[in-house]
Amino acid sequence: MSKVRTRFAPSPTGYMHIGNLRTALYEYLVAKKNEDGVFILRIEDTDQQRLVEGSVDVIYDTLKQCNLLHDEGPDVGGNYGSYIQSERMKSGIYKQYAEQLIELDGAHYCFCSEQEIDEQRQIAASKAISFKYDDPCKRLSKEEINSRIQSSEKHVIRQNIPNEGTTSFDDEVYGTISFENSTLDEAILLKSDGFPTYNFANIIDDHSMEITHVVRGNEYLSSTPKYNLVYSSFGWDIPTYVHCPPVMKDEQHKLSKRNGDASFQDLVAKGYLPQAIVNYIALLGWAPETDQEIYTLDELKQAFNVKRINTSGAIFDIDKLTWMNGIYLRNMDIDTFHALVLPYIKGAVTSDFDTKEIAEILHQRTSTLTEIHDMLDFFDVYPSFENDLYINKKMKTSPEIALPSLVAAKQLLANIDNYTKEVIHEQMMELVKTMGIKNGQLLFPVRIALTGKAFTPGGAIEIAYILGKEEAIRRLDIAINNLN
RNA sequence: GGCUCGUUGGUGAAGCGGCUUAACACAGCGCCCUUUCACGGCGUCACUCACGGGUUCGAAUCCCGUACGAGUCACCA
Repeated sequence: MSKVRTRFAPSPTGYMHIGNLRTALYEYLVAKKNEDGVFILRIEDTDQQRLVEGSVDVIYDTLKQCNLLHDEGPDVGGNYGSYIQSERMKSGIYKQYAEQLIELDGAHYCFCSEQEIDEQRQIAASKAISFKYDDPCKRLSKEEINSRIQSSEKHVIRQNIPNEGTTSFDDEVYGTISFENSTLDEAILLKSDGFPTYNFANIIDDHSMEITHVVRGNEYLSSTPKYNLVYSSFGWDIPTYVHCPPVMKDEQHKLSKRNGDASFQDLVAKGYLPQAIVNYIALLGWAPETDQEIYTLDELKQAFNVKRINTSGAIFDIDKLTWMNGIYLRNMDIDTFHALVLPYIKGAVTSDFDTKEIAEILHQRTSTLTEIHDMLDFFDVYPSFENDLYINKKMKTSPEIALPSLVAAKQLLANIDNYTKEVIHEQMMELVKTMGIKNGQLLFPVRIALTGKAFTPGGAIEIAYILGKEEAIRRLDIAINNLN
């Protein structure tokens, strides 16, 4: 068996669509499931109008961040270059192939004007009858064709499709699919400007790059038979097709840039880790054989199997991604986590607190990096708050119960010389005993008094420690005053 | 409109004719743990697989039809 070669062929639009990224992931996995599989990056930039400055870098960056490293591509080279479609176009290979296809009876010259066909199409549409263009140019004599080309009359090259018979193919995901040839349009292969249409360029490029597996969205299902007719006219091997269901925003709509849906970059900016995103989208439309949900890229290579890709669209669920991101964060060792969140801590806290300690309390409670800011804002600014924050039914606390607790806690902290978490903890517990109250009746009010917030990333003891003796006492003082 | 594809809970999904009184996970809800929230633990959440027929001793699983949804029918990619 020949080497598996797959290709990711995005258009540089400056936006890495989640569905596209998933396609890239699947292409990568299909290739890398085998020791010697090759994953290729090809830039499809033939639409110069849509070209966006710096957007090729977005593609490189995304693949790099996700660790979907390509073996061949514009930036890493390879023996099948160029890997940029606009470059390939300059060589004129598409025109050569299109002309060759005419020789092989797989295509013909067409001199019909666009407007002419359009009008016919309109008429058909108004009568609500299906339209299929019956191209008179197919019946032109060789001499006439030659003379019209000679006189440089505008023309395109259009593919030939038999009137009868069916074209069917096997898709790895959808199974066998058949089309009546009579329902297929004779698509333009080479435009009047001499450039190939997207579909034709694709066929030629995939063949010249010896692509063995084509992974793409299922919107290509309908044009696949036309692709195959071209392949057979050339006598080329048809690649293995893996058509994927769409990634949806909701039941009716695909995730799309137009709808302002999140791109890979948006998600990263929102505090999601690339590895978590990759892990999550792997499971969007594909299911492993086991219950395992958390996968490293290497584990995915092992577990992945195109046969288990689903046939129906999958709705993108940010809640599940958030959960998964939290798992990744919690599974990090504390040093890695600290390094990762340091910029976020610094962004929220400018005072001189121990970031390592802060990271410690964040570690088990963070699910996205961007929520860190709001979790920590009380460190810099001690907010004013209503006294009924002290009311908590479960803890059996109220402003009345809080007051003596805070007074005692302040005294306690003031008397500690060796100000460590352990000592604070020990003494607090003792205080609870001597006061004859519940843990929560002391610690809950203290935490509120220290932070002014109902929810905080840590408990009273940790926060009292991080704030430092002086600041903790200052805050307790203010809180006590407000209760009087 | 023609053609193609799809339809299991709020979401991702398992299921491949009997082991399913439909896994697992997210979200939700409830409880427990706990100095809050979270983490963690436990429980609950589809008498039913879009609907209607058929095949079969037996169907979410096979067949047909209907409905709904999506894709595609460009000298766009």
